[in-house]
Amino acid sequence: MVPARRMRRRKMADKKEDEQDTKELKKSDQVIAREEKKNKLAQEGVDLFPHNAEISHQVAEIVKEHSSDSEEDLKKRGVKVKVPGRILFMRRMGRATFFHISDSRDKLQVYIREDRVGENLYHLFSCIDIGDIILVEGGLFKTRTGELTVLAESFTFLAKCLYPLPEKWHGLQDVELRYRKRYLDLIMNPEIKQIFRLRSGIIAGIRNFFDERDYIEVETPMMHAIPGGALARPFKTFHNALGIDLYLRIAPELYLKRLIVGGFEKVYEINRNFRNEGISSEHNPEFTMLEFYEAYCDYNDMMDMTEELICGLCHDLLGKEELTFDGRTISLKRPWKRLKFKEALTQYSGMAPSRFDNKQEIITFASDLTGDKGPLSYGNALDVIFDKFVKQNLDHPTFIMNPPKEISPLAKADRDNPDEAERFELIMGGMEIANAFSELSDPAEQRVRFEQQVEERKKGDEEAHPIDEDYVEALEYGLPPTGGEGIGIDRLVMLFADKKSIREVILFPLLRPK
RNA sequence: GGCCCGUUAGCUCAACUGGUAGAGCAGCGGACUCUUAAUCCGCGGGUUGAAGGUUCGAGUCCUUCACGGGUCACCA
Repeated sequence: MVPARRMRRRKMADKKEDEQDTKELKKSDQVIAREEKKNKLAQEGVDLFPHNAEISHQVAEIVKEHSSDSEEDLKKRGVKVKVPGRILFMRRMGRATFFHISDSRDKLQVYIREDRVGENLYHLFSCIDIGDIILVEGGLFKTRTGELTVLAESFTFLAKCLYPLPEKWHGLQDVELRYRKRYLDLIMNPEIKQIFRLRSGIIAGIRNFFDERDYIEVETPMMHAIPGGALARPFKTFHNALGIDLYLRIAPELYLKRLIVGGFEKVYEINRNFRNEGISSEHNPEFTMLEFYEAYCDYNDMMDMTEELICGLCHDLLGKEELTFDGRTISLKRPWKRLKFKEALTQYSGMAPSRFDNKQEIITFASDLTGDKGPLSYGNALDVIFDKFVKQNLDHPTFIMNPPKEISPLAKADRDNPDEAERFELIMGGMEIANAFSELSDPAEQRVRFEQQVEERKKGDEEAHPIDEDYVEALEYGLPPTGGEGIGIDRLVMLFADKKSIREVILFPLLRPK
């Protein structure tokens, strides 16, 4: 029995669907024309959606292997190909047609003429639309203008495209449509594929870097009973069978350190974090993070490794030692600048060092900057001033070292300055790229830090870290000295790909459903 | 969340101070067997994001809403 309430809800849902259906029934002349062709082909017994395709080459392979061959070479060798691709451009000239097919890397011209393929097949070809995916069989030659071309002997359909593609010259420009229908963006704007190839290359390069250093890659839970490891608001969900609230993880940190306790000396994880916060050109609610932890290290070692990792990636993927970002040049020449948090503050805010000793004045100053957002702690106030005055000025990679201990509840206190944390943030292109520390390993100290966070939470800081007793217990078994770091992969890709918006480096960024 | 901008044909874009919504590509029909943003001739295609309002008359002005972009804030 379906409860009455649910019935009502279903009826409403049905109604909504009906409305959508009628909307979709309004087909453009373009769609009607394509469907008519599809039906005609089906009537003639053509399989428009076959189960497989017997191919000999990819488009890019042919272009790579034969672009520089001369017409005589091609004729002599008589290279035959069976190549699949999507049709993007077409020039019909009566009994002959030129068109281009493309794969993910390149495009290739095809020449089909009635006297080669026969009247029947050429007639079938008249039912082809731009956007269809076909398999072309034929031999290679060069046109009068020297373009490598397949002279078609035959072709078969691999998929019919039932909608018109965006405009061939301008591509798909509408930013919203590009994200919502990313497949169209990828079909029409080949340069977009380069961004995601680069992204894939960065991630592969990172894996290679850590694998070479005897790290193991691990996967830790993404559903947490206590969302920890960062200061951020989580997404909440519910597990039916267990009857408990769960949170999508805001960071893998606490689990990775449990693994160090367990005896893995070097671990890394590349995966998604979820933070229930605003969306901006630098923030997507789900984002990809690399976190790595190495026993018998501290944050100084992490800085060295970070330089090595990012410089290596840049060298391997871009073949240079600098990045171009938003019209600026970011030099990656080592060693990178290392600046104390407080030095950065005085240097960029223009405020005398002594003013930072007056905690109340700093808090008032920062509160004015944020507007009326409730009371700030001294540490948070310094952080506000840092974000406002310092961060945007740091283009070249800079390690901002030793922020206040009170905003770093998982980091060891600095060995010489008990109010500071042995922690750094790496800033590049005005963005925070990495965050690392000498991991706090003293369980008693960790409990005190958690308790301080609970106090902050009571005062209204929703991002303060909740206490995680199970994690403290893990520390009580002994965490060796450990350096740990998180690197925001999306932002790193932004820098490498010279994209100012994080949505340009995420295939399917979060958008409000239409 | 504040402010600014945008939303017009399948796509890319026009439409002056309010006065019959246009072009290119794409589509359809025709010509065309080395074209490449092919060319030439002809044709069709619109709830101007939605709902109200002002006006004789609204794509254009006003209000509200939806979605997106930018920016600031929140936020790592």
